[in-house]
Amino acid sequence: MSDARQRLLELSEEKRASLSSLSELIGRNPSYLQQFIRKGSPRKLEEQDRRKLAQFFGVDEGELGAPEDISYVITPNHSNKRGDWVDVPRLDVGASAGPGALPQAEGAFDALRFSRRWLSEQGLDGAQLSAITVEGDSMEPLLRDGDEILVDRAPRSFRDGVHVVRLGDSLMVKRIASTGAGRLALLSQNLAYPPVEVSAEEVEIIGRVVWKGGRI
Amino acid sequence: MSDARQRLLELSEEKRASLSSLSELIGRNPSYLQQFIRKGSPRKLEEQDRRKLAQFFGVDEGELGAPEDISYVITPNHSNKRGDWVDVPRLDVGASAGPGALPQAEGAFDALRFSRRWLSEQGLDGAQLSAITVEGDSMEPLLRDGDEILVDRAPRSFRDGVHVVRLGDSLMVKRIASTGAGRLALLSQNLAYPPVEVSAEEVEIIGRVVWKGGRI
DNA sequence: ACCGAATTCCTACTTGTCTAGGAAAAATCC
DNA sequence: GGATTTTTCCTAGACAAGTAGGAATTCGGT
Repeated sequence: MSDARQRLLELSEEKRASLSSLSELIGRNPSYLQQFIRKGSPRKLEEQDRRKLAQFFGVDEGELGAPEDISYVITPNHSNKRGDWVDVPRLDVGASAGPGALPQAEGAFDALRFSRRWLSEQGLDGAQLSAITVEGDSMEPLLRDGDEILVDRAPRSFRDGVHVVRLGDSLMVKRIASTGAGRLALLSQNLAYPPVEVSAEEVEIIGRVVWKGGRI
Repeated sequence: MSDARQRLLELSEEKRASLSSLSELIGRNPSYLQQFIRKGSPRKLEEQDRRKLAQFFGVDEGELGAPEDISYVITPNHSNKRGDWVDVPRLDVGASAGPGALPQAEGAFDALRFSRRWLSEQGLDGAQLSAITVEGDSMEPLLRDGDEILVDRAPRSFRDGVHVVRLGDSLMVKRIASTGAGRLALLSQNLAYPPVEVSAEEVEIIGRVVWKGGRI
């Protein structure tokens, strides 16, 4: 079974949600997701189905088999943008790290909610936002362990700045800078961590960190 | 049907979790929660069951019928606490000058909205929160102009820390420290601003800054 | 210990979900 | 266009969950 199928099964059991009700959630007949998992047909979920499920579970679409490659995929209408409030899903970072899935996905159902007006004051109106909790001290003192960051996942051309990237199996928050010749430098704010230089193909750029919040 | 039963049913449907699997979660036989809801027996959930369920759903135990906590001060719809979301009113600092209490941002003003679960993760569960935008550079680099701060206005005994205080007609954010003899020091993070020492009667402590957020 | 009340489990029945196989519909490829 | 592949739905039997009534157990107060 592919990773995406395995993961979907794990998530449904963890959240105690039946596959048939999830099939209904994405507007398909009750046995649709069963077939996806057991029979292997369809090979991949449709983009909008994957998005709905990822949002329901509060995980990254990549876990449910979103196209591996590009950092900046076209993802129209990412966050919920109806009415005056914008729901920002919280991604479970732990779950994306390593093969052993996190047993209890904290915050998976959770979301932060911002008013449209506030977002536009912050200059984040058109952004496709997700929230992630920072773990570790590699970006001290800019970001501290436990801080919450908003990540704009809107497709954009490359820019310097602090980004959430996936390198191998783990998500990390790093300042990225181009060093030319298709290579990128991943810089930690905390100078105790040396820079890492990698080829642009190795890293998937999840999004740009546009906002941070945390305890005083 | 009582509120708690109704709410439990709503939550289970919303999260698509079967009642029998939830019964299993709390270590009882499969029909336990069915009976709680349909038959009304038991009248109330046991404390630990309620806690497990509230944690699973990420809601306050009160929604599942926890006894009211009267030890806490009555906060007439300051933070709206219905459902999973807590509305945090944003105070207009400019309007706060002058005599009388701070104008409460009821409806007309903007608000931020946080999930109950997120607040409890941040340790802000019982706080009476308001949001304020920081102006000026006196707390650089801790707080920058335009940052958003959450202020816990719950009455508490004096503590050191960053607080919102009113001195005369103006609101300010300062670190306060007792210098004994009924006097307080108002310290700016930015050392370009000298400390101010005042008597405790001169300043009104609006609340304690517990959280900050802002652009990167 | 005894009694009444509340709680918890149990059983039987109904309804919904899972699974596998196959048919209809849609997409893909000469 | 016609054949092949893929997706999607459907059906039917096995299994799990929802429902209701009743039996066994526990709890509280004498």
